[in-house]
Amino acid sequence: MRQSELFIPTLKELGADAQIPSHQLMLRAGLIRQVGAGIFSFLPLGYNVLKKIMEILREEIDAIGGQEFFLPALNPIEIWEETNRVEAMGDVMFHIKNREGLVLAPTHEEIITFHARQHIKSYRDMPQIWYQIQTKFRNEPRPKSGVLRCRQFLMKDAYSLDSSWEGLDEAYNKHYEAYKKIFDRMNLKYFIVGASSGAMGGRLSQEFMVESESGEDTCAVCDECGYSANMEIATSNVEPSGRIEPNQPLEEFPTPNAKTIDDLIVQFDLPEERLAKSVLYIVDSEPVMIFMRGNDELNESKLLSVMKTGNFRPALPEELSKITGANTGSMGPINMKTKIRMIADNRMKDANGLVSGANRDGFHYKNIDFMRDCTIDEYHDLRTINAGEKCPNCSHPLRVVNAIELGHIFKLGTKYSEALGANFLDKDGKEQPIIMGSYGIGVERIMACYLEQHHDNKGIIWMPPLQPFHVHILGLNIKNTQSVSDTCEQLLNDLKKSGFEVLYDDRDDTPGVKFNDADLIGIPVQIIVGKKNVDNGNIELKYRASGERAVIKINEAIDLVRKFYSE
RNA sequence: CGGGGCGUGGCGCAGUCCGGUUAGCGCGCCUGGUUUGGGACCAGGAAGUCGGAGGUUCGAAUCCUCUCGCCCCGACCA
Repeated sequence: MRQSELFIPTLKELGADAQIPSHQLMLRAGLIRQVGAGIFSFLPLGYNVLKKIMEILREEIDAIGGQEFFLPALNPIEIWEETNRVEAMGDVMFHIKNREGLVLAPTHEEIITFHARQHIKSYRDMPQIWYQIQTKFRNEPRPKSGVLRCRQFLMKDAYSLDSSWEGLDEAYNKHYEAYKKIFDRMNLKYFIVGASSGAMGGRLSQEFMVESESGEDTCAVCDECGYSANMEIATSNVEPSGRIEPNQPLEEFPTPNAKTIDDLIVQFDLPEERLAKSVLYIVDSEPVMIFMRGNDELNESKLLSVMKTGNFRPALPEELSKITGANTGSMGPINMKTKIRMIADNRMKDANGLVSGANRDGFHYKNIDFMRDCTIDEYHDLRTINAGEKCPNCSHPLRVVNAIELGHIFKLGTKYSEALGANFLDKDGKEQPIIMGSYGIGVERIMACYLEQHHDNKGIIWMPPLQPFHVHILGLNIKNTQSVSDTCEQLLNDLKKSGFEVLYDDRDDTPGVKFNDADLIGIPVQIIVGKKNVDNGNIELKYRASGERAVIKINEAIDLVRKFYSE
């Protein structure tokens, strides 16, 4: 392609809107332009890369038996009502205003299950892996970070249909391996974390993450043994409170000015590990008292999986005194006004010598024994881990990092097939719901993550296979130098004949402009054609990534390009 | 939804506090010329109802009210 005929609007200056490197680079290199908040156009160069990404996705999903569909983005709302997700999605789903009953799909479990219901009738019809690359619409309350969080974005979403749980495991593992291949091929540094399956049911779920300050997820990672987990489920090896001797009798004491754990520590010189923080939640309209050690923070994702419902909230101030008899800061397990369910974090299992509120404002109890003085109904892992705590596997200190979620693989189970009545007959002629998995990858996010990882102060550094072109020919002063122009044309033709995608900078611009644009756009191999070299039968080859340059014979160029791309 | 910031030729910005000739600057663009290995130079030129509506005033980019949009932080994020 001749650059003089291609639309690649590079930018010398950037506004203050773009904050993260990938966003800045996409704008500067002429890959995208913004149309609205969370809405972007891909320009030819950017779309070129997007197509390469999608091609790799197709290759690898096809390789595990995936069959590509193209499902509608416009959906009848009835299907979504059948799974109760109109309500679950809430404002996230776009509703069409001038055509009642239509919505824009934020994901496609419903439509896939709809088709499965139509045609998958027997265990003989499975397994199936169905996938598509489609535009998703999500009304994000706050789009941000360029292409990372948008209201409209591309997703490769795959769904597996199986007649057995073993089949689901197999489909899941296939995707796990395919995802690794995909991200490896794209030269992305990523890690895989165990994740919460959320309120949407389902069993195992894992996320493919790219560490980044701009990431919206938080993960714990161990650099020693490779343990990594989303903070939603991350655990660490922390000391339990345990039991102390002697076990003193229960004793109430006044604490008029102590509202927080820190107040107690400061005012009464109490050790943090003997303090039991009480938090009252309303779960499905029932109050539940939760005890955390000291300043340990309750992790609501963990609470969700314990409670098996997302329908919970912290109790309101007026509910506190009504239920416990005290206000915040003075609640505890002893002498509660009403008898309610009480659970505690694992760390406090069977602990004694504890200090907690007396359910009377301005008073606490000391020497509380969870085994002697009250009944803790259950113990669960409920705490949010902190950076520096020991890895649960190898005790090396954990790092807590921000990360971008690139992909998510998910054992859905039968939630959608049951809701939509997608059943099949098993070997015994018994009707069973189809067992499903879902597997998503954010297409634009791949590009953004790649750019976050592969750039320098000059611009983008594309590496195969995502490069928008294989070779960038820079013709210097071609207007006045026939020999340069002729050499460029010859190289262009020869390279094209050899199957390379070539961008030829034939613009009437000064060398400086071309060099800077070329480094910004970041095509892996630059062939610089200038008069002095051409007069000696030479051209210059420059590799974008290493910055390495070599003056070579004109006729060596193709072999060297070929060599670069075969390595 | 809460907090903060911004909106001025195509792009990036100044001017706004303290109202007052014809609204500036850089980049880009057009014409002509000179240049050509790291974002060239000279000369000439086109292009802005200052986000929108209403108001105050002799006079509004500037003050007031409302409104729309965009960015950032937080909340939210199957």
